[in-house]
Amino acid sequence: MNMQQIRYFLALSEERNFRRAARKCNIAQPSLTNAIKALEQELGGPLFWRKRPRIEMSTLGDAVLPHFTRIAYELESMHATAKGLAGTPTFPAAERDFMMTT
Amino acid sequence: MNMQQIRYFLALSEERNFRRAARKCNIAQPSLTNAIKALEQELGGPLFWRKRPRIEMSTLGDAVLPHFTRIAYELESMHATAKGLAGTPTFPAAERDFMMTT
DNA sequence: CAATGTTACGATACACGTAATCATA
DNA sequence: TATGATTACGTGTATCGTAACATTG
Repeated sequence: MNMQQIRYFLALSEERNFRRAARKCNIAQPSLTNAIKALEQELGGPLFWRKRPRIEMSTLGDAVLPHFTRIAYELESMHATAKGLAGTPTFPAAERDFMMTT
Repeated sequence: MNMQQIRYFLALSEERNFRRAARKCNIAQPSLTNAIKALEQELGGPLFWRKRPRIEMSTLGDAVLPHFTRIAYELESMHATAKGLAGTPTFPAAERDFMMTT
């Protein structure tokens, strides 16, 4: 599983439409189909039911949604943290503590 | 970024040794080096300081560790959830709600 | 020199796009 | 028949392992 798949899943759960979700993620429609299919295979069941005109979440999809949401949040805040530290000299923790106590 | 990289990072932060961490992850040592290097590139700085005899966390490494820990936890509990639903007929949520209220 | 980390490099697998096909409202 | 999802397939990139090299205690 990769992080992109999580972004794709969340986009699809918001849009309920492969076309729009794919555009939102800046990928082609078939790529989204494949990514979601791989995710479903990994989790052992369908995440969405392909219905017209809108796609519906499956029970499994509903179950994993909050987990993916939290993971996405962690990733975002982590990147923000990393960005905040960019450029600063990141000494090893031990040395940093040493410097602070001196 | 992929989930493997997170597992690798956590293993390395526990072992503080590429050799042991790689064995723990069932990959070769050079693969771990490459994976960590890619992660460091993505986050914009070193996560570890390569010292003998033990590796030390950098400030950035310390900063992202709790995020990765929480992500790993989410993944684990999500897989447990998915496993619990495996085999059960996962109707679309709408239909399931319909069935429940009838 | 023994132990540990990094480069180099080739093979396999994966992600993505384009084009063609299928399904349904 | 128009819209939207899937399948087929080619291509570039990434991941991984083996082997050779570098470093340091």
